[in-house]
Amino acid sequence: MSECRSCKNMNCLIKQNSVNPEIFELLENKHTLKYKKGQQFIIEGTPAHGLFFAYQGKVKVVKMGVDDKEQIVRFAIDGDVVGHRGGFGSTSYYSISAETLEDSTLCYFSKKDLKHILLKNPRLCFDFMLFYADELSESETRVRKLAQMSVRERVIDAVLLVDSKFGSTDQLLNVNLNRKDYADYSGTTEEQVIRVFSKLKKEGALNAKGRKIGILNRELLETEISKHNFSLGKQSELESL
Amino acid sequence: MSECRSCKNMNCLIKQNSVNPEIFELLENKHTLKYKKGQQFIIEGTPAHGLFFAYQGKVKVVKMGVDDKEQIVRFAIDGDVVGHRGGFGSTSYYSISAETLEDSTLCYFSKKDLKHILLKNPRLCFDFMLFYADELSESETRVRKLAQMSVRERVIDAVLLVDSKFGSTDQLLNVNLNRKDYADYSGTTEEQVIRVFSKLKKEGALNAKGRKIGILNRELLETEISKHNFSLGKQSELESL
DNA sequence: CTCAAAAACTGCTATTTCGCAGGTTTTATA
DNA sequence: TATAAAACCTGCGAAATAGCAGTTTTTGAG
Repeated sequence: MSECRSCKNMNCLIKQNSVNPEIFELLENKHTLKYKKGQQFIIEGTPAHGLFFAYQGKVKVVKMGVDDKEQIVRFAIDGDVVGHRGGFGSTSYYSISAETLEDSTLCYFSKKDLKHILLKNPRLCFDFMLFYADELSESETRVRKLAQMSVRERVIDAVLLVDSKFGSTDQLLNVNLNRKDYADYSGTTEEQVIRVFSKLKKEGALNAKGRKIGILNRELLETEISKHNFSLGKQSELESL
Repeated sequence: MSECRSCKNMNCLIKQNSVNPEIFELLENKHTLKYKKGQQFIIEGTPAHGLFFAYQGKVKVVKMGVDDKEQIVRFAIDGDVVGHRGGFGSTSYYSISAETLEDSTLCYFSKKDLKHILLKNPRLCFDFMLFYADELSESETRVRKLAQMSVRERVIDAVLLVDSKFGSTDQLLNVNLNRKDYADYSGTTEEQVIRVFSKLKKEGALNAKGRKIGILNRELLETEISKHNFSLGKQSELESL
């Protein structure tokens, strides 16, 4: 079993708060799990016994919709929490499904252990609270964007988000998403994403050969959606207090 | 200055956790503020020094959009927290605006005081965390609904939400909202809301004379959007652990 | 109670978004 | 690297949504 003590992932909330050595005693029951690409490790609606941290890999977090429509609510990479609400509550159910986008390693904490750790570490608990508050803020921004942006704008926004989350190498996004995934994130259909991508290719802003997608002109993309982004009040990072 | 000690609002997170008497010492700096109907008491993008609890009244929480479009992200009544993120962070800005829907009384805590209280009371901090986790879950459900529901469905969903939040008396919703408000919540235009309301009146499901809006056939409304609501995994209340 | 302003309403047209059908390209895997 | 399956693409017509303009009703302040 891998150890938090030797973990180097400073993006992880638990690790960040592990200056206090006694916390390690409480982390003994942690499980480390490996999943193959495309594996669903949380299923919406099933009883929740704990929550996950991404140790290494890429994950999409999804809410089921009608027909075969899904809504991608979030992406997760190293250090991110997945299954947030499931960690707590005596009879709660997962409110989301989660699936790996590539081979990934995840850390699992039971809700019992985690509750114990949090109540013993006010600072850690406080940071968890801030984390959720930040996520909430972001989610509310998404609500506004879905309500007010056009399909083209939402697709552009999605591409920029994916770039800022997963990054790019040699002008290619570091993640394997298909057109349906972009549609499920943007709240539109596969065909619309294809149409927007096609147009952006002609405009020289995007490079898209199958799954290999790259941003060629970031400024053009950013400019087009800039009216929806207000700099004031954007405070997405977790400031240290 | 009113006192938390004598407050009867058991919907308030702070009050719920006030079994511990020492917490009252920390609440001395609380401010109680009265606002008239339609007053904006939080402005998006301005520096945040603290957060509010609704003591008595009704509030709408809004995100600015392009043109004169706004997105109503939430409604708040007695006991609800408003200005969530603003309570913390050294240089943070409010990510939302808030406005009273009727004459209201609000409690204000500075972020400094609140942080102090939370770090001293792990149980309270834990409950705050759960509160945010729940709100996040709900917000993510809204993301899905905005992305997947039709205009008519979203408007119906809004009416049912308003009813469940503010309640009805003599088949009239206990809150004064205009068509633009429903549009700003549903992510559509005033005209569309008017059209949906008109149709629902003809169908005998809704009663709408100006601002006096009432649900006549709740089951019909619920049935129409039922396919978007999954019972499993719905755990909106804050379970006691 | 009066009356001006605000809100609600309706019909019409323009625009956006969607869904299908059928063909082409890419991808994964043996 | 061959090959079947999956994913991608495009055009076209249908449906949903939005916007405008002019009228009627409601609301709230004096």
